[in-house]
Amino acid sequence: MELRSKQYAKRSAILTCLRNTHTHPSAETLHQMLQEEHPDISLATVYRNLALFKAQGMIQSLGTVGGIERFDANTAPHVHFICTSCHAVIDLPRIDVPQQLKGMVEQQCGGQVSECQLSFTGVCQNCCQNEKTA
Amino acid sequence: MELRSKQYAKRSAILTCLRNTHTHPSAETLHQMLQEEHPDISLATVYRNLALFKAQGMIQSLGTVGGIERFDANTAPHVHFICTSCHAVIDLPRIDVPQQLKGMVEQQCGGQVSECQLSFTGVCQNCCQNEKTA
DNA sequence: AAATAAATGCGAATAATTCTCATTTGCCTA
DNA sequence: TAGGCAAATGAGAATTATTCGCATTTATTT
Repeated sequence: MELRSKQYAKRSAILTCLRNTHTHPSAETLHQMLQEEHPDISLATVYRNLALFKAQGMIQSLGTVGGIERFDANTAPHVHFICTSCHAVIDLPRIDVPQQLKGMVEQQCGGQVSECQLSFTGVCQNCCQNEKTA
Repeated sequence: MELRSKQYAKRSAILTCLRNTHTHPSAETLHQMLQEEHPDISLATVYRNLALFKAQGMIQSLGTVGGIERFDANTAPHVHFICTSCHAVIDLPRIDVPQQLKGMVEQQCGGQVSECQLSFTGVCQNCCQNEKTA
């Protein structure tokens, strides 16, 4: 996939936008983020291209948070913190994902392991403070 | 919540059914599993009670697999393997969840951590074999 | 410039989940 | 034991994130 071609102008704008954020947006949020510079990109195109990127391993899905799928352009293994209150997703780059367990898992379940996700859920700093104030 | 009361006959049937399986069913699957012995429990009631159990910490949600939420009556920390092909969810009881990282995460993100999920995705043994045959 | 193929926009379709509200059920008290 | 009360349920409508169909646009190639 040659994203530099003019044919893929919108496609590459979507990927670039996802790469330039650390908020792990949903398709709809990403669409809103693109509005200013690319108001002519439709929501369906965002969905379609995210599905494409995911299928090609260019991005990863974090699964759903509050019923909405979230995406991450960083495909390197890393840990996430998910706030159950405001649904923010935060990277925890200093904590390692236990990759070495992969082999052990394959032995135990007899299948082929491709990915490993480690995530913590709780209430983020902002929401903790807001709770106190309220 | 006193589930032994006659008032909670259906509620407790739902919880018992979830406790008696290791398949991490969805609401709909659970509803189907209940059909034989409790054909008078509606799907809405299954959804309602699962939400209730979850809010009370009696069960946990594994998030969505293939766009459908899956539930687990085992609230003790344990690891899951998720098959991307058949959407089976398998327990990996012999692998530890890195609980001790909780404190480190709270330090790093400044919030309050309540849960920690570790899951592996890939293709399970059955689906691996079927791929070869096909 | 025409032909071809891919990408997109729009709006309809899909489907998991939630909601509404009338009804039922069990519990408690007079 | 009857009646009132609160909780739980059933049925189907409503909601909403996501996908799909198809006509149109766009880019590339010959």
